[in-house]
Amino acid sequence: MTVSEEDRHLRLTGEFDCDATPLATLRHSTSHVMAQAVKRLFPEVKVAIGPAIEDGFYYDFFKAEPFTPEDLARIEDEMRSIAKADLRFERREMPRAEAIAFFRQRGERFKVEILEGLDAPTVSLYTQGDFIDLCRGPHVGSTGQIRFFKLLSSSGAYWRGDEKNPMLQRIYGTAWLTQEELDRHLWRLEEAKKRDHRKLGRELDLYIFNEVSPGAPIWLPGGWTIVRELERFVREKLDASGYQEISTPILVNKKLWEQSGHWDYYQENMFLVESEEQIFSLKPMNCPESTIVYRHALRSYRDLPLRFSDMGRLHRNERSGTLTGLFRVRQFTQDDAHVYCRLDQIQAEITAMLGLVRDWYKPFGLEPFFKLSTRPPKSLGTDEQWRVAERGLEDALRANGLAFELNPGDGTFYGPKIDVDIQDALARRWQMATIQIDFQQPERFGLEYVDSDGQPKPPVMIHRAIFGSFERIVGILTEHYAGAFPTWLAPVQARVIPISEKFADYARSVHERLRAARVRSELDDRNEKLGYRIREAQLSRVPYMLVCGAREAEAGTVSLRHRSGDDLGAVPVDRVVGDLAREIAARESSLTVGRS
RNA sequence: GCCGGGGUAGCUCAGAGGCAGAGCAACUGAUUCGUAAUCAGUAGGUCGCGGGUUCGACUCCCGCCCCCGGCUCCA
Repeated sequence: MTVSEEDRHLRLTGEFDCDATPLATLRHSTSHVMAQAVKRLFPEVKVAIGPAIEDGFYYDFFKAEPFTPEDLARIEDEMRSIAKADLRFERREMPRAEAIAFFRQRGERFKVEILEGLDAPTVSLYTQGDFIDLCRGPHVGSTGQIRFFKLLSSSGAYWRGDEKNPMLQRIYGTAWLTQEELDRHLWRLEEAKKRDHRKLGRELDLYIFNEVSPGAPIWLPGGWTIVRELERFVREKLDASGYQEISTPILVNKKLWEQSGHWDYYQENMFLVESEEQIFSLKPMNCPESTIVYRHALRSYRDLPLRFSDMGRLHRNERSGTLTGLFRVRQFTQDDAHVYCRLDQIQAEITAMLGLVRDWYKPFGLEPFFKLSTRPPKSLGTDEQWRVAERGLEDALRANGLAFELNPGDGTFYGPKIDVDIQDALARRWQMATIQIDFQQPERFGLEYVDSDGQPKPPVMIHRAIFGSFERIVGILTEHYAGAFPTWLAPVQARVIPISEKFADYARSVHERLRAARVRSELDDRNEKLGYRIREAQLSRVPYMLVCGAREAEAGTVSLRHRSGDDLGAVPVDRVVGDLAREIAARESSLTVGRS
């Protein structure tokens, strides 16, 4: 269903217009009806392209003024009347030269441009009522089948995705086979808005952004607690997987980047700093410095594989318009590592990494999807190296029985890669892990090991990040959990609430016992009504509320409430402390305290 | 970076050439409370930044910064 960028470019050259699935066909037809409505309401507008995409469709129009929300409402009304008229979609073929003349005469310059790029002798046109469009189809039988749709937004988009081309006005819409599916999709859009991590980050006091450093989060105590827990998770896992952690400088002399190739291939994304007539850069990647660690000692074939983890803070000068909360930042920390191994160890190492992906995502209930990206147009290295590296990754995926999507030309300049997307609670996909083979850095930095025959050989370098970046994963998890983090990640794990001042001392003793057991507890003994303080704890998604009154002080219990709203009644303090400690240590995904 | 929309109190937002507003939060006081908002009072502003027009600019004009929706790019 997903239409990759590659497919879209193919479509432009007329290979096909959309998948023949009923849903994609419906969406594609809906985009034609939208174009028809736009042409009726704005006759001067020129049409460009209108494909089906994931969850819907769009159509690009050449129009001086952007569409307003009122325009969208009018267009949607017009679409409904076109649908009601139940016009037939009629296909007809035409010699390409004739089609060029036809569209040129109508002033449809974009259609002419598409046609001129085709080499087919004949092309097909689809007509419904007063609208005719160059299109390979297929389409639904008639506009009457288009019923469950909604226009969502409009924005600028470049013709053929190239910023040197004219800016078009794109209208996005969604279309489904049933009212239920449409409603569910619209609900998901609403829910996604509510879960927006930028909003929740502020409301839950996790992280904020400030114009003094665009694209760099300012971590508040709550959000930083989450980062620390994730780092602890990563370190525990790495310690158990044969990795060694290192740390390398953030500010690095340009000379290193010249040697690594980043100066030629990545400079536009690097922040530069000058000092004493030397040029330095904030590192955009950790890999070149990891080679210095490799070279620090003479390495033997017996030493390999060497696995260096380096959770370095990176800076990449992303274009200002691309920054988005924690999802796209200029400063971030990868859970990065570089593995140096022999050729014969590649597959075992990649396999182990794919194992890490599955193991690490499990506690979060995140489903991984694998993508293999191959050699891009601008790259370093020989054909032979690329062939070996690409096959190494593919073999490991196949050996593990993992399905994957192929992204030709999407690799880095130094090697092919496996990227891993996850699907969150709202079925949205985000990129997380990346595993990249690199023959270039070892060569450029003259890395070698002494093989069993006494000869020096170059090691293979594998870059990999499993969570991707701590920033991005915190953003993803914030939305995935809608702010209700599992207890081990929750900034505040328990809030102790005395019913009134009279029981503040008892509540304090409960709070102190929790703290002694390293539970992140807070005491809310403010002079507010119980209901008010429960409400505040609920709104901050604190997993457990421990209410203390006369009965509890008497019996050595607390009245336990889960943020789910469940009231577990009186539970002995000993048991609450024990259950909480166990739930946290086990990184449980659900609330268990008082239930066992 | 490009197209469009924005930036007013800590937060959410109203206001539009002539005294800067509300709700929530904060603070003070009263209340001492049994599971999602007790009452009363007080305080809070470089209206993003800089320049211009005007008797007078939060409001109009110009430039810049940042944010939002997309394009492009990406961990």
